[in-house]
Amino acid sequence: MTQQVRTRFAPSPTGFVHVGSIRTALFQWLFARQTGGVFVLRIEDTDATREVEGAVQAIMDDLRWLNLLWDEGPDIGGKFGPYIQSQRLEKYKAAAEILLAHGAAYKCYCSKERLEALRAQQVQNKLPPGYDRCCRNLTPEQQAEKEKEGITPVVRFKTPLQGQTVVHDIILGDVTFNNNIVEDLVLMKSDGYPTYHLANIVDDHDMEITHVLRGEEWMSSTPCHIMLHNAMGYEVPQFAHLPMLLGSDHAKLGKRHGSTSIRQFREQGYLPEAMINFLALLGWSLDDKTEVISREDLVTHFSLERVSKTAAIFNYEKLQWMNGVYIRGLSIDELTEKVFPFMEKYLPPEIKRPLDIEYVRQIAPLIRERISTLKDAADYTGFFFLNELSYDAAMFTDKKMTAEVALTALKGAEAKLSALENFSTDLLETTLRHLAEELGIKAGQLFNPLRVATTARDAAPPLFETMAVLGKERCLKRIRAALVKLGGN
RNA sequence: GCCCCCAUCGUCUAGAGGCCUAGGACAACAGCCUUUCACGCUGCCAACACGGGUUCGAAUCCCAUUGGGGGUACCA
Repeated sequence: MTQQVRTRFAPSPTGFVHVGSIRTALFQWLFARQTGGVFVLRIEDTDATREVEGAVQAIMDDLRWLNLLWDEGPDIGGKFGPYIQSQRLEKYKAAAEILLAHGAAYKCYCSKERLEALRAQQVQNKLPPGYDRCCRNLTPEQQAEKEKEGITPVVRFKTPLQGQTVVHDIILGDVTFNNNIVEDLVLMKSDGYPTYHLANIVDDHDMEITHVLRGEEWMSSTPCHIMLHNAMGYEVPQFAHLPMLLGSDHAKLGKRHGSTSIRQFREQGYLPEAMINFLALLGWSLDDKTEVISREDLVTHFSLERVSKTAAIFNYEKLQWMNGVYIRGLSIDELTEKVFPFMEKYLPPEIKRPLDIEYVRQIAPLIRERISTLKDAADYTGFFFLNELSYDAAMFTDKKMTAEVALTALKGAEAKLSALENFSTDLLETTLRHLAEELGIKAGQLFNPLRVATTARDAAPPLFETMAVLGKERCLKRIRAALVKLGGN
């Protein structure tokens, strides 16, 4: 019987989660779900200096928002807890002791100053930078002496000097490293915390992680991790290194490329479903044509075999398109509910809050196919709420439109519309089309000034539907204001 | 510098020796639809980095080259 797959997402609480990390989490989650396995959330807070207050909560919030739920984790526990590394310090200490006792690790008393000087010298002499293993073979007497000086040592791994280590990577294939290029990495820092290298192998073993999926930036330290597993007598998990996510200039995706934290996308009004779909396609594909794919289909079809080896550039435009696809797939009620908080937040401040949600519901169908993020809704709908529209009278005129024609059109409209009892879309359309005929002008010559008068924009949702939502009173008031603006009294 | 990885349209990718005159999507461009915008639809531009092999046959396999990326911390 093959054992159940167990994957883990192991972020550091150093701020909001990067989309690249989320892509990794997604693949870990998909792989676990696809195989009927377990997805573990573990917090790697072994660097106290980089810790950010509230970050653990933020990580969990974002994962929940994406519906990437974990089966074991800091909040819900599990049989291998605790799931926060700072609460597992004794385990790492014990592991370090074992390695020390077996002669697989040693105490190093070198000061930071010495290490820095050493590195500087190596760089200057164009030598490969790295620790010179100065403390690797200290005698007990020498050690006692250092201890007497009051130096708190770090624990370093006594890396095998000979031989090779082969990483059997599910995505990359077999990758061979010469052991002599692997450094004597620090396992325990002088502050009593383990480094990532130690903590991660101890926990992966304790938590029975079967598959380590992580970004390709970890490839170089993988031989060391394998050696550590071996030194501890642990079974080595399977590795799969995911291709990197890059920015438009082919450098590691960073702030200058645009939004990078998942939270930023959320705040701009991207839907979690769209993010999942988009991220899944960064490094994985179903076939030669599938672009829009549901979470369910992702779970049933995901496989590590179809993960690409090539780094992918994060294409913001495609994400935007895809978000639009998902927005258009929303029902009016769903869209209303989702768009409401964004409108509350981003509509001009002079608009009275709270907004009338029923009014928003009427507006929703008019913007559904015009917005690509929820935040866009606020840009499109201000005129629905404003009491006074402000715009330039020049908007009424262009190459084929004079102020006179605009004036005639609006005067005619004012007369016709004030007689109308019912402001339905259909009635508005027939009435206004007739009016254009009567006035002897083209439909556009009537509709365009009306659009400007009622919305203060030259690009807006369909005119009749817009006017129907605005209602008779608002429309007439705005048309009259436009007449004044045009100097027609 | 050293170690490791990668290499198909601008971008995401399909392609696991003949189905490839290289497919799809985003973007761009040109149209259609249309009261504007958008949606939708149609069309169009556009790639196997380079050089050697292997083979009857190579985008697919091998080797160099070049290019790009990652690592090289008491960070993860």
